[in-house]
Amino acid sequence: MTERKVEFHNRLKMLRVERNLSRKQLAEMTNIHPQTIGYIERQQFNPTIELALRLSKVLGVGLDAIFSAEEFHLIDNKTLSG
Amino acid sequence: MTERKVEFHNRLKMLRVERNLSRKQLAEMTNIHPQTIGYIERQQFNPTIELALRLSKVLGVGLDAIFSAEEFHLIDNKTLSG
DNA sequence: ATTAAATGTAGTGTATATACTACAAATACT
DNA sequence: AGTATTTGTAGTATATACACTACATTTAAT
Repeated sequence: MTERKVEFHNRLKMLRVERNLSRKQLAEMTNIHPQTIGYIERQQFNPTIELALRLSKVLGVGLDAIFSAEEFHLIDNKTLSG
Repeated sequence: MTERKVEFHNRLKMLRVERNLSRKQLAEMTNIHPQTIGYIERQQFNPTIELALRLSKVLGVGLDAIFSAEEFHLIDNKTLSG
């Protein structure tokens, strides 16, 4: 894969790690190739809605919890009460 | 464009019409080609997250309000109170 | 220290996302 | 009725989404 950068942000890695899933495991659950998941996590990839919906379903969160035009901020008290 | 069908749903047309926008206008606001918007509305297209985020921004709704794995149901009292 | 598991890098191949042009069909406006 | 606006259809061209293979590197477990 040639060098690429995407101009939006995602929380995929955080959501995956929080659920104690390896890429391989998440890949099997979603039928997405593990390398593809890796590219997304490294923000080198602009996935399609369909792929995103598969991730959303398995992770149990909405699309907007995974992808955002704005940068996700670190978790703090405000995050957890908001 | 060869015949294509996508296996998720979107509410783009409804959101656009509700805002009294033509495809051309929405196209200009988002920098998305009007034909591309047409393909999405006709569910013949699986757009990327980046495109989806541009739509989300100008329409003022989250990704999940536009795209869903499940079919969107018609608006009724329940919709409007929920 | 070895091994195993997880992740990163690189490259190939195919399908399709998206822009663009052009024209037809339908709707709305006078 | 005639014109303008909006939508649909069709076809071309380019970039990239995504799968897949293989190997290197890092991290975790014994």
